[in-house]
Amino acid sequence: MLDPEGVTHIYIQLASILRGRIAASPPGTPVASEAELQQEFRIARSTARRAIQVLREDGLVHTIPGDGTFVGPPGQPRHMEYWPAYQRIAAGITERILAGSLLPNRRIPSEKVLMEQYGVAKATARKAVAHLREQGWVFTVPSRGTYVSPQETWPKT
Amino acid sequence: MLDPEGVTHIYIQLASILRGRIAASPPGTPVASEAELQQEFRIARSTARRAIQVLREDGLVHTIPGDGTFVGPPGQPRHMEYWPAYQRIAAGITERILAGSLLPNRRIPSEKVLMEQYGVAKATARKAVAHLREQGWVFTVPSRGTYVSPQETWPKT
DNA sequence: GCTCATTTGTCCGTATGTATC
DNA sequence: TGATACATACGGACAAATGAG
Repeated sequence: MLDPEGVTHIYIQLASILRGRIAASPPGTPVASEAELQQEFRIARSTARRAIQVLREDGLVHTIPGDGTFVGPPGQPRHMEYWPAYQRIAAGITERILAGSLLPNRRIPSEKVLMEQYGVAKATARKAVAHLREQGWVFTVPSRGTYVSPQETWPKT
Repeated sequence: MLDPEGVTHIYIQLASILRGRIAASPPGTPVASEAELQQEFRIARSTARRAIQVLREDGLVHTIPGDGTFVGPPGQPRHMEYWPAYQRIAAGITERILAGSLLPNRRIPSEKVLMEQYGVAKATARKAVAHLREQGWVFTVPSRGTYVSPQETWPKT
């Protein structure tokens, strides 16, 4: 627990508490958000920020604006448990491509089908497809559909 | 009051009580005689002697054989000016430290509080703290406060 | 496209410490 | 004695990015 009367600055105390939690977490695990820390330890948000800043400067965590702070250096694959929905969907499709159930120059399931299969909104399905396109797994032909790319353009795995 | 069951030796406890009285007395004022202390605190005369010896070794009092013990260094004419305010304040704080009302690694009153409690200027309060710091009673953490040192670094009493 | 919630980024003002002049 | 500077800490406000519907 924090000791407000103690010799050590609050943000330093908090940083060492978080250090303990981080040590028990695999890379990619989300660290408690600033708002959560604020509530849990009854501190100002600026103090929580300061503590996380210390951890970041120590290279123990990395922060993605608008998303959160995660254990380990940036670029680390986040544990699948914490993937956003659109990434999970994209992963499911790449799996089917690699397994051969989706063939090069053949259509992938339409947005509508993806919505039903995964129970998500259209925007989420669109984002999954956009993600696959950016990585080179698929390409889109206007007015016709989205197709699996030739194997040469697949990202190296 | 004295605590016969306490951790601290009786003569140390008595010395800190006397320190407080001395702090409020001008140099040259007679300290209670050994016999008076013996009666007031229900202790052996040897214990009273021992407490006064501590104060003498601290330079807080001097003893004239056959006459008595007096506040301040020897040669001081009695009933002169009061001690410098900062010394009075410092002595008050060391008393609280020795009495256990101010604990190691806990904050001492801030300058602002000392100003109000003793009715002195900020510079005076600062000087008192600086005095304590030089003697090893306290240490200061920037932007956080001044704290009681661990007992190991206290001046020997 | 829009809306919503969550999260981080940034800035402000206030209070409280000490440090310095 | 007073004024100023600096750092921590708190609290609030608003913007920007992200994910999701």
